[in-house]
Amino acid sequence: MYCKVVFDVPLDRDFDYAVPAELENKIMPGVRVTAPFGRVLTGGMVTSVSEICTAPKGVTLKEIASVVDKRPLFGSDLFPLMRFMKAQWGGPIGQILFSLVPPQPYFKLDNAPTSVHIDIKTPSMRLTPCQETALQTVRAFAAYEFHPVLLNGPSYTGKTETVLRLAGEVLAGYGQVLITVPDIAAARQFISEAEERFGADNVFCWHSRMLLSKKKKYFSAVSNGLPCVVIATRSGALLPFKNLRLAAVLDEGDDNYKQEENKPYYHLRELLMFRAKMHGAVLLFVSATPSLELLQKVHRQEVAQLSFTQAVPGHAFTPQIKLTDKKGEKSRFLSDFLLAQLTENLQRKETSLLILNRRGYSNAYYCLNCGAYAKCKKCGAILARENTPEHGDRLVCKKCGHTETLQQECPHCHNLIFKSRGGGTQKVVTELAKFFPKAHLLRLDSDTLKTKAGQGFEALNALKSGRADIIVGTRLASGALRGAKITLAAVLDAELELDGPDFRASEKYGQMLFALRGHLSGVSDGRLIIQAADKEAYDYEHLFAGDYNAAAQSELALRESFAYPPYVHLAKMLIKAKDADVLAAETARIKRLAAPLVCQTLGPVWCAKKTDVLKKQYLLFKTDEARWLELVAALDSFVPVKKASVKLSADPYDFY
DNA sequence: AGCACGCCGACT
DNA sequence: GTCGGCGTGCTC
Repeated sequence: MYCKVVFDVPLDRDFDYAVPAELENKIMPGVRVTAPFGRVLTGGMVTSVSEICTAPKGVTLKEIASVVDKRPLFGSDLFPLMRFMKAQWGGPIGQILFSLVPPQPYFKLDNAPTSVHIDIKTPSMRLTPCQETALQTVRAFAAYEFHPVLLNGPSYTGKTETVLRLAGEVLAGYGQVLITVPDIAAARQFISEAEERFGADNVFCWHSRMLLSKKKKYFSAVSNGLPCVVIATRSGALLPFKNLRLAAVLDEGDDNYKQEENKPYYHLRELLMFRAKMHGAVLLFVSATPSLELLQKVHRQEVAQLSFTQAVPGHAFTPQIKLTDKKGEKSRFLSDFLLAQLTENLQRKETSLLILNRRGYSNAYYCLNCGAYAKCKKCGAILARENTPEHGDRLVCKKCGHTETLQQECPHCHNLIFKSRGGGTQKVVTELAKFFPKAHLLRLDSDTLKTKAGQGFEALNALKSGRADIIVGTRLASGALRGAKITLAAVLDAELELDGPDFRASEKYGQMLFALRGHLSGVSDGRLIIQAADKEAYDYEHLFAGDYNAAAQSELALRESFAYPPYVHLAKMLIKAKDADVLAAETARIKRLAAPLVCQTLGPVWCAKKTDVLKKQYLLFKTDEARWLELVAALDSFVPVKKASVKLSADPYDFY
């Protein structure tokens, strides 16, 4: 007997092995084995078993050393899922497979508990007609074929309550539920609510940074088909569900749902469309600000839409929205209007949230007179100030690598007064402390959330309890608003990111503004202040009206006219080499390879990084639906020369 | 990814 | 003279 084995290495192929007689009845596709591989004994997974040897001639087969699992850890959808991920986003099958199944041979399944206790506590409240309709419609869909649904409507319309009720029904029927949230902070906020409702034993909180022992426990339970509600971040979509009946994606529009840092790359939305379909599960996308990609699926009737229009009782307020200059008489960061509002809020003992939109532009250079940013003359991106021993003080474009001197003329007022701004929550807090020495100030960003003792967690709690006067956060804070008790929110440097290289910047910015607006509509006298240097950089009209869908439609029209997603697919190839000639040659080869499959090629664009002997640039290909998978396959199988390396991102969210 | 082999620079 | 740098090649 022979079998093919895939190993936990970034190799895009399987290897043939002979199966010793005593292991023949234990070997089957999906079980893990150990086998001599290269010079070591290592863990792999059997992908197929055969009586005839199909190994290429000239190779001497080695034997499987041991079989690790009694039964496959993952269900029968393992290999279809692997192939789907491979086709959609590329990458070596070894890495894809072992992102679905733990590679450590000592990671074995726990036994399934013999009994489960399910006691669901549903809060008694009167449902709105929209909620009633949604419940009935989703139940009806569930009885027929796979039909994904978007639950769409502003904050406080009871979307989440609807999801929790449906989840309760599934759990009561001994089914499995997956509810995904954008990040760990959101998971933490959600978990206690879920535990109270479904019982702590039936709720699993899953994210990538958890203890292996917990991972093992939850992975086993899910694989054993135990009834449960899994509250998870993106990676929860890769769990080995046996009996998935319902999957819900909360805050669908959040860009955390795209994995692009580590392989395998995937987008949760597309992945769950595939998995829920295979399992025949109900799939719900829940958002006040859904992505344009999803809205287009709704438009094409691939996803149904249920609109939530009625606010739950006590939360139907219209917040005031005010656009101000960012230049203040008294402060570098805070307009006089904002300062006055903060003072008022402090007197009322209410909590304010300030959002600093800094996204890698901590050293932007801006006009002291009107607040405009120095921009790259080549590509229009915001320039960063950089002071290095070799080149001295200068401005660098992080998008195209172009450099300029500090002598900049303001594009608006034509003065020569630009000033460096080392923005950041810390500086804002320092500034605030001068004005409000007695106020309780907290920072909420990825830095302060890194350590358990950091004030980030205190800030998260304070958002809910109101036990802080002013919280200064980054974009991350706008995603942790569930249950927040704030009456004033301000965006400090509004349009800063709109000029970046990311064509989705405007969509993301809009989503953040609508999220803030939505949460302020839950309190009386909520106020949203937007400090903008360039009030024309974003169309605020729909925000004032509170109509996200209108904002999305005008954004979609722009995307269509400029031929950007969701109207085309994008493939990014990042090419690295030390030698400029090698880089140019490889770039040209990739261009030639892709040419027959694309409708437009953008770039190559240089990636500027200060301390790098390496040369990096990327190419962007645009193509239509028909040639998309073919293009991914072609770029994925591109083998660079020894001195170069490439990285493919299918439908990328990161641009640099 | 690991791991080994191999060919050049600065040390006992 | 050799220890060790990492470039290159291979894994059934």
